[in-house]
Amino acid sequence: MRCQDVAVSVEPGLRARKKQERRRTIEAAALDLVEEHGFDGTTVDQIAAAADIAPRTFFYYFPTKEDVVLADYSDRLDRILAELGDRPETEAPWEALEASFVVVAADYEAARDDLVRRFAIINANATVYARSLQLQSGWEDSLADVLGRRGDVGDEDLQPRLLASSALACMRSSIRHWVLTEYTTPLPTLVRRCFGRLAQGLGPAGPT
Amino acid sequence: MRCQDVAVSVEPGLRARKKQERRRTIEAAALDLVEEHGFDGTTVDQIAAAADIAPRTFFYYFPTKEDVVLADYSDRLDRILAELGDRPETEAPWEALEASFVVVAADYEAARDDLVRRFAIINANATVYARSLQLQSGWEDSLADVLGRRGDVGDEDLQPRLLASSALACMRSSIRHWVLTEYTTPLPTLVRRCFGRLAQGLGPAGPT
DNA sequence: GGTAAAATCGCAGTCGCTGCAACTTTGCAC
DNA sequence: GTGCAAAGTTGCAGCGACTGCGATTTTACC
Repeated sequence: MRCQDVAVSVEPGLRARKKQERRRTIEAAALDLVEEHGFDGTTVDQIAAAADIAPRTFFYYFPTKEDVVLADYSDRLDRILAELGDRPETEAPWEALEASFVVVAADYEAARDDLVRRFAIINANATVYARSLQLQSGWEDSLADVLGRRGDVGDEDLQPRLLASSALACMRSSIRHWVLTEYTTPLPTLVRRCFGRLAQGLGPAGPT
Repeated sequence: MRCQDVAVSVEPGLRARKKQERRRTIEAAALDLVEEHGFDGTTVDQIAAAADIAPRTFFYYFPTKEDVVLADYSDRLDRILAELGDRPETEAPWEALEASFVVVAADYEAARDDLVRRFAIINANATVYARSLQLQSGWEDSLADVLGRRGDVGDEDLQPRLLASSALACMRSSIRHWVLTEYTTPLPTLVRRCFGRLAQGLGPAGPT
């Protein structure tokens, strides 16, 4: 009878759900405020007030003010890693990376409005931008780690690192272009194009 | 008779030289303190005291505490851009990038001790690391800009961006490997290797 | 119903950083 | 050398992010 009483306290537990919920409340409140008054023009106290929590509690949920507008980043990393984990071991590493990132790019395309909103905030403030780069650097670590575990490593560390770093370079360049050109070309297409160029080689034979 | 009186107040002017000097004093003091007590364990007041200036004056020289340990970054960017500017226009962009970065890598190799010292500080503190990534992102902007001005652009922005981003990925991966392997392989060699791999292509034919 | 853990919160304090305004030094023209 | 404007130096007062601590409340589970 346990799994039926309220059909609520099952999977993640009521406690965890409440926490998740509050986290989202804080995030939403922060996003709204920052969008209106800018990142520097918004204080943690204001966010806390808008989210109906004590200022002190904010830091129980987010380590820094920057992190509240980058709350989606950890989910994104999970997504990438999951996708990469699903690729067959036999596949060449760069193929696997491309396939994974193309799928993720489709996600991005689907969540466009939300993303654009966040990009605007990130690009408008230097410290937020810096923090986002730091988080992406963590992605690179994770990617390099996964790639290193596969059979196809070259030098103990150089190759996976280079692959991971290049893949993220593709993703970043694509996203930037995507935003700059007002989404005329679908993001997955751009990602495929970038990965293709690096697959072909950037040597003299390459550029267009 | 002007250019001879003291042979000092000529090129950059006495004023500018004094400023440069003091800047270096502050930097040196900061580096020592941070090395001993850690970045978080060192306050701006302490740095100011060690450099014999008022705390307020510190912020006349450096916008943030992070920047004092990253003071060498702007010189490095200048170096890269100068090197890239010296490459012939006829050269393929990736070739030009490789040649430039190999030269810069030689600089790095020569200044190894100082660099390693800074790397240790940067890697030991999250916010310093974040700031360093942000500065490198500025390098990418500059590089992409220079590449975009050359004749060999593909898409209005995508291609130069991808090239710049990839070049920096090579540099970063090389440096990391260089440090991790205790400098057994010369940095220029590693850089050449990374650039070569991207030139050849990361496709299935590629990886070692 | 009791208990341990998790979550909320207030308080006091540190530190990075800023705007402002005063004061000193320097470079340069006359 | 005198004078003047610009550049550099400093103190002060204040804001806001963030932390450690400890108290209090809420939740999960037996």
